[in-house]
Amino acid sequence: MGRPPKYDWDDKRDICYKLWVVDKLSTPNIVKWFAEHFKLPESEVPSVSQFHQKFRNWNFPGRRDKWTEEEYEKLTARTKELFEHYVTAGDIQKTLKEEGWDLNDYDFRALRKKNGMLMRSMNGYKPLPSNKRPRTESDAVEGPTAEEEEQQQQSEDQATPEEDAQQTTLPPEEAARRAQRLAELQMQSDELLRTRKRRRRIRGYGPMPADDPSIGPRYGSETSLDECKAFLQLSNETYMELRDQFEAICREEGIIKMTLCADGQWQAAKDRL
DNA sequence: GGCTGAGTAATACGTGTTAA
DNA sequence: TTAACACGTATTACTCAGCC
Repeated sequence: MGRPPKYDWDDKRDICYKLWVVDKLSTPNIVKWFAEHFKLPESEVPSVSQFHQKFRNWNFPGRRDKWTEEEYEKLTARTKELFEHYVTAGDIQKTLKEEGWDLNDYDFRALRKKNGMLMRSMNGYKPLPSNKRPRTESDAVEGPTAEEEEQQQQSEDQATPEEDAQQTTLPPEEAARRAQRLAELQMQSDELLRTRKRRRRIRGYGPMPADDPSIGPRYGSETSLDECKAFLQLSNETYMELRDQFEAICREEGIIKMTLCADGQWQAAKDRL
């Protein structure tokens, strides 16, 4: 026999169900709601964790139980399928929504991160294994350069056993279909570069490899950070110092961002460096 | 057994960087 | 200039040890 309950929960189940499950209020907001509704100070209302405990006792669904394990596997498989067909992230998300998955931005991002379906990563752009990389016509004629061969070797070294297994078990017609799709993407990409309608790629992006490093930017404003540092003869350390200095100047001048500056204010800040 | 508060994990949102 | 992307941080959800 423990101490008697401090709160009378018996007639609160339905209203809690409505607030938590139907209205999807957060627990702090439910505490607030109870305080306002019963005209009590919040200190007189059960704590946030007490509400959580009650919800669990009442078998209310948790906010994290969005899908069953089986559903999640299905969703993952479908996302992988689209990703492997080089569908862009936005189109994958759109397709999944159209197929009825209740997928918000966070869910989508977490799913892709968990399953290694990101176009970019902290360690830079993941180079594509050469056998997945689209080849241009000139590649086909000239063959790989020494640098490309080295990249190819590195890429092969980095391929996971799962990737290798998947690659070798892909049905020939599926492999051909993907190769064709990649070739189309590469042709479009080459054409856009040739007509200066797209920037050069300084790193691989998704299935597309980086462009030839000897290609310069289209416009001055497209110079990469590394190129700027080299031009200004800045080491990473001096570059970071310079950034800190400029941040301090901007703070002093009350500058939030370049586009919100008064006429000449941005230039004046730069001149102080 | 009921309750609290601390700690951890999951989620949401804002921001900087880069490519289109 | 805009959109896509990844990351950092704040907020929220949840668990659990320990006290009453």
